[in-house]
Parts: sequence; C-alpha cells; structure tokens
Amino acid sequence: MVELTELKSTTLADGVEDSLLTFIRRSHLEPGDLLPKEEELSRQLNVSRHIVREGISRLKTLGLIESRKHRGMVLTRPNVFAGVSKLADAQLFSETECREFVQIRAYMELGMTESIFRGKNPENLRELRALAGVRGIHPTMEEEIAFHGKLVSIGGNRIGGEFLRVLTVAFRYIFEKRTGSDTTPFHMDLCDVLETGSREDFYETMKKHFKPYIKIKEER
Amino acid sequence: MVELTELKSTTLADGVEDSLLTFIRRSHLEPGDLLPKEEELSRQLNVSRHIVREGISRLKTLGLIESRKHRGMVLTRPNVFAGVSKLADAQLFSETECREFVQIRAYMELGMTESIFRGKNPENLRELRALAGVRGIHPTMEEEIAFHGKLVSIGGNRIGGEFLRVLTVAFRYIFEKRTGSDTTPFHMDLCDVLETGSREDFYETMKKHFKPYIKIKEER
DNA sequence: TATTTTCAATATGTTCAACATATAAACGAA
DNA sequence: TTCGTTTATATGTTGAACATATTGAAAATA
Repeated sequence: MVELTELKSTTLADGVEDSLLTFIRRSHLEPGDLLPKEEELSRQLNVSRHIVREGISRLKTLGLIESRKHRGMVLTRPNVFAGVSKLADAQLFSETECREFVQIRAYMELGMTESIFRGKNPENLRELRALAGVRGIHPTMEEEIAFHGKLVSIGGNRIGGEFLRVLTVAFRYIFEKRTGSDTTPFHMDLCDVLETGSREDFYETMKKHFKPYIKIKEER
Repeated sequence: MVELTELKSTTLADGVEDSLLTFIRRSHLEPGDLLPKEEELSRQLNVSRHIVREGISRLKTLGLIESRKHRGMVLTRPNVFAGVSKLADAQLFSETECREFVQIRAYMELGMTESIFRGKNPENLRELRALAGVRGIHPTMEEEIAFHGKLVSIGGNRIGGEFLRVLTVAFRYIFEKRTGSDTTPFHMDLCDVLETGSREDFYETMKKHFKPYIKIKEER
C-alpha cells in the first residue's frame, strides 16, 4: 500500500517567500544591503503588494531581514534560531520538551569537551577565569551565558555559541530551578581542571557539572 | 557609558504575531484545533484583516499552524526547526556555518553516548541492528537518519531526534562528500561495540565514527 | 430509504485604490 | 556653514470588493 502525501495547495505568499529566498541567495546580497522595494517586487512577481508584504513579513520572522520604517528592507545576518526562540518565549513547549532542549545543550558541550581541551591556551584560560564567577555562588543567567559561551568558543564553534545562548535564554526558568547537589562543580572548578587536569579529568568534571540538566524523569 | 539599544518601531503585524502566540498558549489549543477566523481576529484585535493575515502568515513560517484552504487555520505540532530548515534549504549559510551545524549534531550524539549506553536493551539493540545496513557500504541519507535517529531515541531525547533529522536533511551535501578513512567505523560496528563492549569502548568508537564531521579546517 | 446532485453559505486567497507618516534628501534662510 | 523647511519616497495601514474551494443541507433521483 503506497501512502499518499496530502497535497497542500500553496498560496502566492508561499511562492513569494520561496522566490525571495532564492533571490537573496542568487543575488549575493550581504547583510546590510537593501532589498528591492515592495512595488518593484510586486511588479516583477506579478502579484499585489499585499502578497509581497506577506512574503517579506515571513522572512522577518525567520530573522533574515529587518524593516527600517519608510527606508527599505535590509538584509540581516540570519538569526538561525529566531524561530525556536519565539516558540520558546511563547512557552509552546511542554515541560518535557523544554528539558530535552536543555539536555541537548548539555550534550553538545559535553561532546565538545575534547575540542575545548585541545583549543585551550594561556590566554583564553585567563579570559575564561574572568567569567567564571565565585566558587559556591550560582551564576546568573548572564554569567552562565558568558562563561559557557566562552567555553564553546574555545572549542571553535560559533553557531554552537549562538545555540547555547538562545537555549539558555529561552529556557531560563529551567536553569533557575536547577537542583545541583553540593558536589556539582562550579565554573571555577571547571577552570582549574581544564588548566591543570588531564583530558579525562576535564570530561568527568564537565559530566558532573551537567548532571543536573541531563537527568530527566524517565516517564512516558 | 551605558549602551543604548536601538528601538525598533514595532508594526501592528508584530503585535498580532505576539498576541496570537500568547493566545495560543493561554487558550490551551491542541494540535488539530481551529483558530478563530480572520474576521473574528480582525474585530477583536481592532486591526484590518490584512494585518491579521500577515501575523497568521508568520506563524505559518514558524511551523505552528497550517491553513486548510477555505476551512480555517489549524494548529499543528510546532515544527521546532522549521526556520533553520528553510534557511538551510535556501543555502543562506556559509560553508563554515554548515560544517559547524554538522559538528553540533555530532557533538550532541557524542555527548549522548553514555545515555545511549544506559538506555540499551536487547529489544532496541535488535531494532538498531535492523537499521544499521551493511558493513563497508556508506549509508544513504535515509539510512543515516533512521539509524542515528534510533540511536538518539535510545538515549531518550525526542527533540534531539528531530534536530538530527533536520540537520541531516538540511546539510545533506556535507554528508555526501564525507571523507571517512578506512578505519572509520560503520553503523554495524557501532552496534557490535554497543552490544558487547564497555562504555568507554562505545564512546571511543563513536568518536571515531564522527571524526570526519568534527574535524574542521582551522582557518579564519 | 438510500444515494447522488445541486446549491447556497462560508472562510480563505487575492486585488485595487487610497491615505498616513517617518525618513532622507533637496532646498533655502540665517 | 549651519540650521530649519519642504518634498519626494517607501513603508504601514485601511476598506471594499471579488474569486473560489469546502462544507453541509436541500433537492432530486433511484
């Protein structure tokens, strides 16, 4: 039995969205450049201005363009996780899903530990320490982002840092009700091990650090 | 010196987008439920139908609703990564960014190895083997998704599976020009080690498996 | 009665015409 | 030169109207 995929009648706005995306790609527009004006697009695509606006509006949600009122639409550096961020802000994820997101974030960093260890040097270790805060005091969200962002950047993955920041902000309330025990290492402890310990030590310490987020209720 | 954040004059459509998001949250609508009709929203929000349509249109892009032509707008299970997916399809990421995405995906699974090891049992090991393909033959994209999706699901993270699927599809061309050496373990090798090896063995094998994706040119 | 046809009501998709207004550039006065 | 003033421009917004696929009820048929 062959499954039939439901055919979704696309609207003109869908077409405009696609068309604009490929246009942006092919035209090699850089962030900061202006898009053609609505009327122009309307004429070229042969649809009404409203439809064009609908398409443009969607690219806004994707974090691909910004509109400078009465000036024009400028291309921005694509905000990769704009969508996830919005959905999270609107709290449209279940408790479990939120925890899974935070888990993914922890897994990512954990998987990255070796790259981080490989990427360390006296300079970035010093910078990292400056962001580590004080042993015994739980970091604020900003400190959390700053420290782990630096950590990921030492690992050499820029998008990873963005991912981390978005998830931390989006699911901040999960970080706030964290339930670390007294043995959960603090940021300063991570610095110490990264500086003086072995690769394996660092991995183990990171594992302990993330334990509160990785543990998840085994239900469902 | 205090930094001033640029004030972005929000449009009515921005407001509608927000308003709809909070409405959906508060109304406890389930996937499959219909949204109020445009005219109704237009009246309640006191904006023209065009603006309402613009807002709704954006939620479409976020993968939060689908429009059944002439019937109404139905809520769908939020497609978390709809945005990333679209941007990737339009090839709006640089080569480096693409590789970083693939790297993140690898890091995630690598960080997950212990959870996977903990979650294994005879049944899911059997299922995993069924998806592993043949030693010596590189898997197709579908096989790659199926196998690693299963792996992640053993680790117990549903969103992670979705993330994996989206990234694999979005950056399929990176997988296609992969450059694994002869010593890169195949899926079947991973099954073997997961079944009979130790936790550390499994981790090391996973690391080798992902090596082609984790190596990144150290330029920039 | 059961089944098919027809038809009107409905909600989305689309267009046209118009006005409001912030911005930038051109202009003119001090 | 510098500071207001004007003006053209492009976006933001509205209203009315029409097109059309879907649905469900009424009517016609067997």
